[in-house]
Amino acid sequence: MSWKQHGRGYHHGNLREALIQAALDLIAEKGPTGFTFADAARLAGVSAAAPYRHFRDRDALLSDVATRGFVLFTAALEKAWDEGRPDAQTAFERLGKSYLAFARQEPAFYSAMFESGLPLSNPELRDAGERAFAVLRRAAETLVATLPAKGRPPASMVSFHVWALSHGIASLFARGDQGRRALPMSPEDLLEAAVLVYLRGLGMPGT
Amino acid sequence: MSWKQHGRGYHHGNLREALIQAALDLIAEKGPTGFTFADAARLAGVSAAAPYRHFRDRDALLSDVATRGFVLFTAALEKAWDEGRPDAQTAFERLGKSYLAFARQEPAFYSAMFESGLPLSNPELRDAGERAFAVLRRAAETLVATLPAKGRPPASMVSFHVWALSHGIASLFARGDQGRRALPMSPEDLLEAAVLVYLRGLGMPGT
DNA sequence: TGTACATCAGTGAACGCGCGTTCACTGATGTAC
DNA sequence: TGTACATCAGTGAACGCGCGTTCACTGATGTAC
Repeated sequence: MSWKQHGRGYHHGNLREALIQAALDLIAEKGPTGFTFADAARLAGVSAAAPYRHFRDRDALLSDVATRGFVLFTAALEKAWDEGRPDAQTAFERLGKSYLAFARQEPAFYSAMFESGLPLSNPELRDAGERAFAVLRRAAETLVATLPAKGRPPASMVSFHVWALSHGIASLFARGDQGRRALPMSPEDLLEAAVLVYLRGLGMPGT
Repeated sequence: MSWKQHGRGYHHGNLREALIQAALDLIAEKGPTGFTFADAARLAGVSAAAPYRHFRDRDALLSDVATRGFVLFTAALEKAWDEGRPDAQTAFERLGKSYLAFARQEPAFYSAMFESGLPLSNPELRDAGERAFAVLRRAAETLVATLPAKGRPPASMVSFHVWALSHGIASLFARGDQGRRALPMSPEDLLEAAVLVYLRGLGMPGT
């Protein structure tokens, strides 16, 4: 079957992928609402009608991008969490850093995932998003379990807090585009400090 | 001078305001990137050329909306903070609630302010944004000053943390539109709990 | 108080443009025999 | 191995549409005298 793509005659060979890549480039440049179907076709070097062979419409393409983004995001978070090794707290810090790293390194995916205004009616997309959150959720559960049993906070609350904090820092300060605010320290350090204070507030030993 | 607007003959009487209101309605409906100049004119009941008497272009209108939003936001935050009465911590909690309340009650303003992708090159807009943040910043200073002098965290860091947390919760869970996530508790309660944990982590007495 | 005139804030027609979408088509590829 | 044929994945022309923007215009309002 081999990976053609050499020459590019009448048939593109891998247009679906090329359109997704084009969408990412355009989102990075103009934001998730600023890209058009025709734009993506142009960037992929193909006529304006060609994308219809692969996507029902613009939203279908955008949804696909967002879904893939969540899949990659999930993988990155899983890897960072590494099943809580060597200990829950260290792994948790790493998870937070990984969240920000993704937002910085993949601003186009991040925008498509969180700022595209896509309706959550697409179940595939919603599931992908929930799987990403589930990583954070499981990490919070493991972390909370290291606390003394009495007065232990609900893991779901902890995961929402950390998610909100990460997302807030990512979207205010760590986005790749020009909309971000100035900050007297790195977003990573800001998040790390916040999580440390927060964990101490939870009564986490050793913070 | 009186507040005409009765009858509405050839002259609208208050088109500038009407356009801003129209923009808000459209942003609430379609998001900050989904509204057009022509749309706003239509909603204000005026020809497509009329807005040009009042705004250079679409971005000028959007900037004006965002700037006004920040002014209102600043006022709301000032009022909630109430110069730290009766005590810093109570006032601080109120400030957080007020942040979320604004995001919920004025989703159109909030979007224009934080999600419109407006370049921060407009100095009037940037100043307005900074004035809003300054309220949070001053509150954090007052709050931090109630902590024991040694190991006192920098107020700027605290204000960034709380801002990020508030913004994260607002944009993930408390937005007025359909993009928000489901949550097993109210956004206000979620934020209150987070701030409490955070303050305890800072060593805040009485938390 | 009336009138002439300047100015302001609209109109509506027109234009170019790019997008989304459809359509009949055609070149390339895979496969049955 | 060759050939006929089905299918796939593109083309390019065409259409309607709405937006942004300009333009000469005109109705309404304010003001000087």
